[in-house]
Amino acid sequence: MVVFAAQGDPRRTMAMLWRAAAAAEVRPGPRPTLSVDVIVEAAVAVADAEGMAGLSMRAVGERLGRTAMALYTYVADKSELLDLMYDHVHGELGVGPAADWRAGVRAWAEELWAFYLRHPWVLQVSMARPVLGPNELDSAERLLRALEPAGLSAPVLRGVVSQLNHLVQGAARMVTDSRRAARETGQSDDDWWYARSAELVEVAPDFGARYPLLTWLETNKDSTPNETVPYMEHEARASFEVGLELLLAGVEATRLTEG
Amino acid sequence: MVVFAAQGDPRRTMAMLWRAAAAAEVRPGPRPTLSVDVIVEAAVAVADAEGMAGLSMRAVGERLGRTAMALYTYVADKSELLDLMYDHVHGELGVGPAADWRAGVRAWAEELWAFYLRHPWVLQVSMARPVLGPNELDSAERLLRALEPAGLSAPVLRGVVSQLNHLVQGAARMVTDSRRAARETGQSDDDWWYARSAELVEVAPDFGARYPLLTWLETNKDSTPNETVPYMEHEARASFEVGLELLLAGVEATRLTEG
DNA sequence: GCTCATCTCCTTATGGCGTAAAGTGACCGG
DNA sequence: CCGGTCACTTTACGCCATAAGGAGATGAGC
Repeated sequence: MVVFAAQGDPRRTMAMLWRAAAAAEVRPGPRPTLSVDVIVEAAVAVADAEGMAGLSMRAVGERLGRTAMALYTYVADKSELLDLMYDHVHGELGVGPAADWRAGVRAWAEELWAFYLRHPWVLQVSMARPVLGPNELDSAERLLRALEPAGLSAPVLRGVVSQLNHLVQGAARMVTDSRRAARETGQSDDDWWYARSAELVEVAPDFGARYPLLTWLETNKDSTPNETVPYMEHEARASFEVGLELLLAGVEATRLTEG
Repeated sequence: MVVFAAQGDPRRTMAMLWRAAAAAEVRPGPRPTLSVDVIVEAAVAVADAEGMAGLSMRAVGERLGRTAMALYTYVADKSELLDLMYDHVHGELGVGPAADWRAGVRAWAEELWAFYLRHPWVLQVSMARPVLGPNELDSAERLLRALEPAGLSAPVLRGVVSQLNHLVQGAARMVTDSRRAARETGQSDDDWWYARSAELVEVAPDFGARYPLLTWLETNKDSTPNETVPYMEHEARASFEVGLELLLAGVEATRLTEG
């Protein structure tokens, strides 16, 4: 369930994203009992609670005591609603300036990580068709501001920004997908892993000989055994932290050879 | 459309993934006219051509001149079919050893990049529930073998492997999502970008003042203007290349401080 | 206080999805 | 030739986005 935003009429959608509180005209016909804002908030609530797959026009309408079709008075279609939802939640982001560029990047990444865990459905909106709303662009500009003191060239800077996004998204997706799978199947992460790996050693008795390095990697874990955090989530968080430091080290090294 | 593999009965599915050409017993009833292999190949063909959203049991059955329900004689459900498809295509991977660990990692990443562009639907199978088939594990072991000479500690190695996967997947997803959006909407990447950005400057006339760094980044492009490659694909490929070098530089730096 | 245009919101309908249930007829050993 | 077994089919269910058309509320002009 990857979903495209930014598919509707660009003029209409962009106007809704960037509108500065449009003046309410008085017009004939019954008074609206809903509003775009109310619908967007209801839709975000549905998506937060039920996931992207549970986000249906029926569900949003039901949460507001209306039918699905009632929403079409306010939004052109589901894709436009998604645009508005996407930019709406990005308004939650806004870390301030930091001591140096490394701290700034770390803070930006940490905030985005928490944001994705709070709104896992955002990870299912494809970045290949960016929404281009004000809140998303504000966040991008903040990252560039944090990175500015590093003094990178434009091509490298573009790569760093992409890398940061892929890093946070990849690791966060691991966590949210894992939670979603656990909820949908009623089988916890650890139960799933236990069942599969038990089957694996049975069906591939030569595992250790065929995969010596995977085996070594798997046995060399320093995590405390009595974790309350599921296996996959722990791994994802670790990969986020290590990956971030690797990237910062890579930027530093590139910075020196560039400058 | 993110889809979970590895949801069925683990015993049954793992046996099918790791089977060593099961002996064909003679049994009463009509002779099977299909086979698991034929079905998997047909399903891969459908997914390659129509994408994950077009992969339906009906479509696979139709390609084989059967109904959707006929497939259920051979596979337990769609999730099991997906497991088999996933591991089947991973059998295409297999880069050999390289001169040094950097070259090995680059070759591994390049091969995976091409693989994802060939089978874009694979990017929609969630990594939070790995299939654990032989071909996928072979590929993971090959990466570890390439990285072995770098002499990394287990935690850092795990981070590097995750980063590499996120890097290739993130950049490749950009390309495949972009192509998919273009096909589904009939609007090319560049057309979409042109329409949206034209609308953006109109609706946000203070863009340059509000987003000075984004503006600077956008105007400092060194790409040749007469590209035959769509904008988004060009960007994605560049981010893949820069990201890979950043990661290698980060590994090198970490390697030195570790060792 | 009427009419009429306009608007919100409703009901209904369409085609696609995975797959459960039940039916049809082919093939085998005896 | 019989009876069990199996491959494959038809039908049916609930859910999705949204097109089409209808009901009733409201405001403007008179």
